Amino acid sequence: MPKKKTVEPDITTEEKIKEAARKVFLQKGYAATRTRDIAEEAGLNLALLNYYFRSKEKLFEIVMMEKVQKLFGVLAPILNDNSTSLEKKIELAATNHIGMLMENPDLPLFVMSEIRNNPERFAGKIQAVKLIQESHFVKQLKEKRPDINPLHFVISLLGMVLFPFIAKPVLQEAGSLSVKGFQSMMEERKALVPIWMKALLKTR
Amino acid sequence: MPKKKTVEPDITTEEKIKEAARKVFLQKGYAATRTRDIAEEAGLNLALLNYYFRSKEKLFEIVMMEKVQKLFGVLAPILNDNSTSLEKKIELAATNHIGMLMENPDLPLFVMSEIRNNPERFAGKIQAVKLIQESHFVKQLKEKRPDINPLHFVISLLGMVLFPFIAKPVLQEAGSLSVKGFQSMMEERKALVPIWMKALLKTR
DNA sequence: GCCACTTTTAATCATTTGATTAAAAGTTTT
DNA sequence: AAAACTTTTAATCAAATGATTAAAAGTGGC
Repeated sequence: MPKKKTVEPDITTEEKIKEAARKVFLQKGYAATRTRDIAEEAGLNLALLNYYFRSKEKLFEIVMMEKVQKLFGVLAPILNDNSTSLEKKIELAATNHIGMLMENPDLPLFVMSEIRNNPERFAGKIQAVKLIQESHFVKQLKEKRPDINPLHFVISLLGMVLFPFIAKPVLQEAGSLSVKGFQSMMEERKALVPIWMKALLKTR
Repeated sequence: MPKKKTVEPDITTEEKIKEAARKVFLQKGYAATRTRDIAEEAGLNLALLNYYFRSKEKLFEIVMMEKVQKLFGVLAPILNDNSTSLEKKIELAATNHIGMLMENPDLPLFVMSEIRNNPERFAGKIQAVKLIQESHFVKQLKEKRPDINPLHFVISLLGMVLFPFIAKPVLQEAGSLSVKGFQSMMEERKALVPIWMKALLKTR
């Protein structure tokens, strides 16, 4: 039953603005986004944006934190599961991460760029990476291969998974990859990355 | 001997502007850069920028093309050398590319972001990627491992090399990596990437 | 030293942009 | 239905920004 209003709208004005902001910020980045773009996308008056969120920057921070969480959030539970093997973690991480990214292909480049463009704002606010470094996954890795710097391995795994999505615009603009072609490659990659990452574990 | 002037300045006004533009665009990206930032960085009048380059956009395109060339230019001669083995190419590509990137760590994220933000402008203008796909390296790879999609392998190699530099701001802002720490890791990685990429070639 | 040409400067424009304001419309409480 | 509060709108502001202009300063040829 409705809480306050006679007729509670299925989507509030506040949520409409956020949704538009998610879309426009992700597409154009903070600097190139005009508050008017967001208002127009939401089909609302520009002043409403400031009424609900005070400023472009405040709205951006909300969206940005969501995106960071989305980008790394999938990994934490997988890499911290005490009941799975190292190999299984690699499989799950690759498959699930790639799956999520296929639905949000712009996510990695967006997050990396915006942190790059305004590092101070996010200093210390990103626990995701530290969470990975202290994960059960890293413990298992240290045990199996004490000679390998875990950060090198994690960066390589993340690179295998994230980099194709970061390079996507370049590959496509170079004309060497169609939208369909990219999709099917990423589907293949779900199986390929685990095979290749496990091969790294066997190097002597 | 000088061509025109009595005293040819060791650095021309035009080059001063370009140099400032390289620095500011690379640091802040196109959208966040003000033409005044560039003029100030160059220690020159704002109008001079338009006198020499007509517009912010024209100046940017010049800088951007330089950066794309710098980012991929190292690879072309290495991957197209008919006299080296597949393994040697991997070694040289990794070592030289990482070496260059250690001196230009912002390059990958800058290029990827700007192409992302304005794909139309660069459509077809990037032959670098196509050059890699038709390289001697890819031919050798097809011969050795006809079962591997070369693009998967190239993306993985590029990811191993470029991704650490793309993730650098995140890693550093997460507080998990100092400037010194990053430097020494990248030095290690020059040797590590070849070992690991060769391991991929041996997967069955 | 004068003339044509290039380079540089200071001042100014027209637009764009993030934000505010004051009033109108809508809703809830009494 | 009157009062109190919230939400929405249209109009407007001040600052920032890319670009232009007209005049000044500098340079080389004669």
